[in-house]
Amino acid sequence: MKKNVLSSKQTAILKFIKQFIESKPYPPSIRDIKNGCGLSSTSVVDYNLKILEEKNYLKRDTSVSRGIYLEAQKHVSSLIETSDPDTTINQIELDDLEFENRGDSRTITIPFLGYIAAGEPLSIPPSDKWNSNEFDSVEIPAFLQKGKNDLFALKVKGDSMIDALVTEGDIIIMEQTTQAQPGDMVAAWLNDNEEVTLKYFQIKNDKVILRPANPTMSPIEIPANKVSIQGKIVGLIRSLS
Amino acid sequence: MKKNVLSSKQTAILKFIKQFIESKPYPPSIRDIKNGCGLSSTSVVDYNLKILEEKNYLKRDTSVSRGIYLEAQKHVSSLIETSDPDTTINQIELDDLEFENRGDSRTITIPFLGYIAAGEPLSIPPSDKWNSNEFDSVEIPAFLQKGKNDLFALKVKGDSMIDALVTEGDIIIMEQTTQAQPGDMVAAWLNDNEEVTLKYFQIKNDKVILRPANPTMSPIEIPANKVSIQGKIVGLIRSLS
DNA sequence: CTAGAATTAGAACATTTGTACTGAAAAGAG
DNA sequence: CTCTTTTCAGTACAAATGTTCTAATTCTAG
Repeated sequence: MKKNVLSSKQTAILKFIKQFIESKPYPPSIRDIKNGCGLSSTSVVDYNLKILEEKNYLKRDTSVSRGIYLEAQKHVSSLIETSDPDTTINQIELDDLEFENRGDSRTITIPFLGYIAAGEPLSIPPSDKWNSNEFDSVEIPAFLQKGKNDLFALKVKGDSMIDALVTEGDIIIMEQTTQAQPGDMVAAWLNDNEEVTLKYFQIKNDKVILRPANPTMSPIEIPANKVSIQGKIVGLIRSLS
Repeated sequence: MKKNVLSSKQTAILKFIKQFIESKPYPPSIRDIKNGCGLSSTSVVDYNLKILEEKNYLKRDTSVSRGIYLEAQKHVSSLIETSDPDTTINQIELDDLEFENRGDSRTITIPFLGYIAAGEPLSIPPSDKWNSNEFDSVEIPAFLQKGKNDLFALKVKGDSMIDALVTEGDIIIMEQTTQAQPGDMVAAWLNDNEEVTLKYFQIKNDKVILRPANPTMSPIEIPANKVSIQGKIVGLIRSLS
């Protein structure tokens, strides 16, 4: 039986990683963590990193040096069940920050945070940094907002999401959230396939059903702990020509 | 004497680094850059990185793998924009520069003229009446316009255009025209089937080829006199949730 | 206490990654 | 053209970094 609580060493590692990433433009190496946390061996770091990865506190790109990063999302299963307070250490604090409505109420400006592609995990910076001018921004019609907060935009790379009626170059508008209601279209990370997919979200018993927008294609059914919700899709803008 | 302009290779490297950092949670390695920019040797990357560092386009932490980061994002993009226009940058699209319109981003208002459905012909009022109060209007991001005139919006009814990656409720932005260039996505009226369809337009001999946006579906080939072009699709807005 | 599990320590090893060196090719300058 | 400077290609090597292994140690349920 696996413990559901993190050891003090593991929380220390998580905190160190978070702090490191915030203060430097690259992630820490194993030995950075070893020294930063006063650990005795790289193998201890590796050992604990594997546990943290298993519990979805962070992800690692294998065969990429410094390929370590924090998941900005919570586990679906921990949301459906009662969420464990110990599992909130690396959660990103979400200020309820509103975007400025410059005069015209029919338009809002949201940050453009990067790209979404099949094989690559989404790495969404903490929302309290969205207003810094590191990021580009996109103007979108206000009717897409519908009272949502923490909206951001991503550009789609590749045709892997074509069964969601989404194609190369589309700009998708997402709401950052780890919770989804049945019927929402979500961006979901599939642990096994290691990919992001856009599907309609439903729950059946303790399983998650992901249904493509294209009704001619079949839904997939996955155990809740194999999926993590990255956000809700609230809209899409496509520029042809 | 050192040139004050960046070579095409150097702008490509800069652009790649920017894109890489935006899409991944760690900076690129020398070899990532080499492959991403189609360069032949790590030494070429190193050579150019040194120049870029010298000119203050980026910084490097020595003795740290992937210890590379851009000095100032704004600086970079503005210089890429003004660098040699005849230098083509391979492998990397510069089109995400279109998002760097912060400060002076705009929207435009276009008339909402009604619905588009498979079985019904489009009845578009003459454009000099669009500004009258009979019509609703929609605010759209200015970057969808791209110099087009006579834009209007229609709402999609039914799922008949799903092979164009368009579904019920989508708002499509069209330019009124009866002419189309090969490669345009058009709204075409098919005389025989008596329906409107959205397809990519091409010409082969005296026949018209209409190609679905979904690459897994087959194009159709029709004599030119059986088709009439109703307009070009310049964009699409989808509101989920 | 005791057996099994979890954790740690240390080291060796494998891979990734940065850097240096050579000579060749290309580009300019006169 | 010749000479110089810049840029490139290929390779080799060294440093940084990730991974694995074994045995010791600590922890924990019973």
